Amino acid sequence: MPIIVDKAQKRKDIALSCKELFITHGIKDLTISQLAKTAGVGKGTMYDYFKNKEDIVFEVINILMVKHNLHKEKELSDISSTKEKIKIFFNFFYSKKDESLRTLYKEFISISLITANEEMIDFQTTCFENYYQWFRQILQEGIDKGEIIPHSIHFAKGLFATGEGLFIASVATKAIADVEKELNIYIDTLFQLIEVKK
Amino acid sequence: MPIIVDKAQKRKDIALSCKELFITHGIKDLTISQLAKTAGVGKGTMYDYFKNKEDIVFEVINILMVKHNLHKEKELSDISSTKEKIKIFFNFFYSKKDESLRTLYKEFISISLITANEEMIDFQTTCFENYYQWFRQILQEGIDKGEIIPHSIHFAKGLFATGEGLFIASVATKAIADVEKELNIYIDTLFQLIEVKK
DNA sequence: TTTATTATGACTGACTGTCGGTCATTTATC
DNA sequence: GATAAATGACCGACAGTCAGTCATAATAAA
Repeated sequence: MPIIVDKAQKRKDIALSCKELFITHGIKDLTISQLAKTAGVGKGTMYDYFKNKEDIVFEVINILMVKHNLHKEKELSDISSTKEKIKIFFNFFYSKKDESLRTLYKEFISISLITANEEMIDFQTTCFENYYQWFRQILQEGIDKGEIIPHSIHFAKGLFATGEGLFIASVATKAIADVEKELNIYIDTLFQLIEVKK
Repeated sequence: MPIIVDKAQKRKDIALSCKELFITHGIKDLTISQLAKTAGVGKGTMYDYFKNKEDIVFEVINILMVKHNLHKEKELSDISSTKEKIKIFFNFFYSKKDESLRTLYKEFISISLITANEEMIDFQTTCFENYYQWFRQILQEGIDKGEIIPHSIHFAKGLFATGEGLFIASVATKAIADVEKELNIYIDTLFQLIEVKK
């Protein structure tokens, strides 16, 4: 009998070996043949593990997001101030270290908007839900600790979207040069209103 | 002398005759040949007026945005309350009547994120700047009229991005079912904090 | 225990159809 | 006949397929 490969693992291996290529060049400029060559497999093999080019990006994002979440969790556990936590939470949208992940994320959003593949939408939904619940929890904890007013919880979804909106606007236009600055202005201004005075 | 056609006008005519096709099918599913046939011109002619498929969408969006702006201006002139104005301003992201424009806008954002064409980025930047200044002006007027606190102006850019962020999230995920509801919650909550009590 | 047989998953790259984009030619007008 | 406009045949590139090869291990025969 033949060797049975771990399909899921090989999918990950191939995807990861293409990671750099996706970051340096855009999806649009890459061909399946190039990617296959990079991964060291035949073109046909690519189609045994991925539906198409977009699906490869999907896998890369999937892997990197899991890693990113673990890291963010650790990063947040060191902070106690709610305001600071929110800022840390949003730093994905501008921090130097997440630059390449952002590049991929940008492309993934673009794919999601056009291809409308069920599986990818589900992934995006799950991502959104997870991060949103996480973000909401930070606010709730701030409320419970008496740092911010109870009403703040109603900002959860919208405020969460603000980060995403600023990010999209910054990559699609030149109108927002400094996402970090804009986010900080917004959060600082908001906190002047929702912070409980001691 | 031969016929001299109004290049700019013909570009608009061709683009507009493709409008419906772009709304019903996505860009991805359409070929230049199809679009040329729809516009009643040869395939080569398309390339006399457009750089590529994306450029056609660009022209359609351009035309529709100008029309949309005029309409929005009229819509806003009837309203005096700042809160109401902001809500009207944002209704592009959920109103039934702008549905098809949103479909195109969504695709255009997707294109902008991937192709990074200089001209399109400039258009997006101009759009963003215009709408943002418009939005900012609404806030400033509210401040001048004593409806909302002066600090509110710092929310301009971020709040503007909130609308965009909720929209993107709603089309890329199933996590936001009702953009109108979410926006209203956000604006109402914010106004409880920034509204000047009489 | 060794060797031969065989079943099957893994893998491949030549091939095909499609489509974006070009250009030589034709058409229309003055 | 000069020039602008329009065209569709043509080309190259690429996504995706598929017929065929290979490697392995379970089993059978010696």
